[in-house]
Amino acid sequence: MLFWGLVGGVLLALLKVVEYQHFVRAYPSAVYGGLVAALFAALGLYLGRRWNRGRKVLVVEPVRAPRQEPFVANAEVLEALGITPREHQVLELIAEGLSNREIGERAFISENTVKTHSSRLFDKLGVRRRVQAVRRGRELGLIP
Amino acid sequence: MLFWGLVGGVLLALLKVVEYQHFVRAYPSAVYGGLVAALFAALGLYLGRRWNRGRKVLVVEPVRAPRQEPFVANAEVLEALGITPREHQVLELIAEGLSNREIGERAFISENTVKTHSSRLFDKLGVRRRVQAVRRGRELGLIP
DNA sequence: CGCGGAATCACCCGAACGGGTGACGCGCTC
DNA sequence: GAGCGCGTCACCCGTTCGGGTGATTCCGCG
Repeated sequence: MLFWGLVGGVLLALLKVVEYQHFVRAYPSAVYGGLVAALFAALGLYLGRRWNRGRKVLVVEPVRAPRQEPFVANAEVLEALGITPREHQVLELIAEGLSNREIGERAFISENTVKTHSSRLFDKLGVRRRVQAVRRGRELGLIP
Repeated sequence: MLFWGLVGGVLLALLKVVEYQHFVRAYPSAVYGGLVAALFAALGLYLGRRWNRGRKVLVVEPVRAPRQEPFVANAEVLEALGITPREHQVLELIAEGLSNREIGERAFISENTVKTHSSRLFDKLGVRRRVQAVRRGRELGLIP
């Protein structure tokens, strides 16, 4: 909501600029046009990327999760979702029931970093809570 | 978000109108500016989407493991630990990845009550966090 | 060389969670 | 009737989580 408010604000500001252009006609409108164009292009690019993220859809072939001992994570899904090794590790540790702090100690990184990883992980898994992440990870064969 | 987007849109439209009435006739360059901006925004959006399309596009249809027979909780363990029906139900809902609030809505009880149940549940399971509870409940055959 | 992705960390804020206490009603049992 | 287990709810308090922003380092790729 704040974001969209800002978007509105930016648009307004842009329009003001355009409007201003009329009074400062000394300069060629091309300059302003270019500026506006660049800004909008950047905005569009940014939004485009954002929108497409987490939108991935996966055709899952029956990846029967093998019940045997040597568990191996499903590399295809891992790659399809763009989950990095570190994120995967964090997922494993979350599944162990550890807190972020404990995960940090286990992986020799700060709690803040763990939070960053888990945040991105949740994003990629399309979940909002750790229990859901564990559940999803299991469904996708990312963790035993 | 939709709301604020609309707000932005309305403001934008308003300004456009005002601008049009006052200046556009005399200074048509604004029209061009807007056009250019829109065009570039569209271009940016297009590029942004395309940029991400290279990676596999797919959706996840979770691999439903063949759940043969309806799951039945291990009654012995349930009784041995003194877990009441309500607590068991809360455990199931926790395992679904629901928040306490959502569990309350689902079970028609207040969030506070859910907290009481989960607290006692954790106590009986000997855990301190919900992910651990899910894990333990699984090991003990209390949930699928 | 520059650029992007990965990994690292910090800070802020609000929401969710966990733990503890106290309380009330209901049904069962001694 | 008193005691007990169960379920219900409230309040407080401190911690943990989730989300967002911003910044830095390193590495590989063109």
